[in-house]
Amino acid sequence: MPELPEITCRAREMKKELVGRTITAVEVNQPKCLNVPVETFVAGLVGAEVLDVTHHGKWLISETTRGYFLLNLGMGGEVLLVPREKLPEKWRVRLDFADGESLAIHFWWFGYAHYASPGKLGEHAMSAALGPNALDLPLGAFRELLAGRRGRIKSFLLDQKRIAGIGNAYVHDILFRAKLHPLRGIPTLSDDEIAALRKAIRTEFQRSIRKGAAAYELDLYGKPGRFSGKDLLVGYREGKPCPTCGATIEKIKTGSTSSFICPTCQPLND
DNA sequence: ATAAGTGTTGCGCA
DNA sequence: CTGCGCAACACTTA
Repeated sequence: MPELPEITCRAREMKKELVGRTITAVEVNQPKCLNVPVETFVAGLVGAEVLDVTHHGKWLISETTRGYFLLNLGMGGEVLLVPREKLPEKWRVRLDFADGESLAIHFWWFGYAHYASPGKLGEHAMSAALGPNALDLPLGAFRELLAGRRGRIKSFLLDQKRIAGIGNAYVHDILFRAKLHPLRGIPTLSDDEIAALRKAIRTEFQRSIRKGAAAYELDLYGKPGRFSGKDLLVGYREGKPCPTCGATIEKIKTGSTSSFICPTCQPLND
């Protein structure tokens, strides 16, 4: 589950390594993950020099002299920079560089590798529709986003059109840190709770980024991150004691996803 | 071994 | 507007 911490780290690594390199060949193993025909994708990127790598929410965005290369790893995957003769067994898309190294991209489910023409990033519907990055929100702007919303707080946090980067793995600990039940209605949140929620997002994500993000994902060089299960407070810890009060952590159904909560620290008292 | 569960996203429908 | 179920189809766990 690459979420904002993983994508932030990956974008940093890619920027450091790829800016200035020229793409000499592009191979696609799974055309269905593209947004354009394979020929368009390949013709668009071959000969391109990488100018910058950024991210918006869970999208990795590489700007090149010939257009944009956009990547969404879906429910998990790797972006590996390797010598051409040391390619991993599996990859769905591969970019070859002039210096003999390749970027081998593999995602095991629901990923996207997209292309947008120069200056046309705004026409890429999936990334253009995203809300602001979750770590790029002053408190006032965060309050503005929540003002007038009527849904439940977890649905809001996972809605990339509202706020970009939070997924169902980190959201458990974010809500726990803010002492909020996932099903709390947005209109019931106090000013203090909203401030605590924003702080929880920052604390949680910054801790993970500082450790190189999730241990179940690999970095550009094939090394796992150092943010592991031991760093989780309540997420995926069903039946274990709450680190704050000792109550038993519960797994509950919240819509179509599951949530892990401490029933004492995160009461639902709408 | 077979099947259910799962980190994402967009869509259609109530 | 919001919730919810579904579909995309790979891999792990029960």
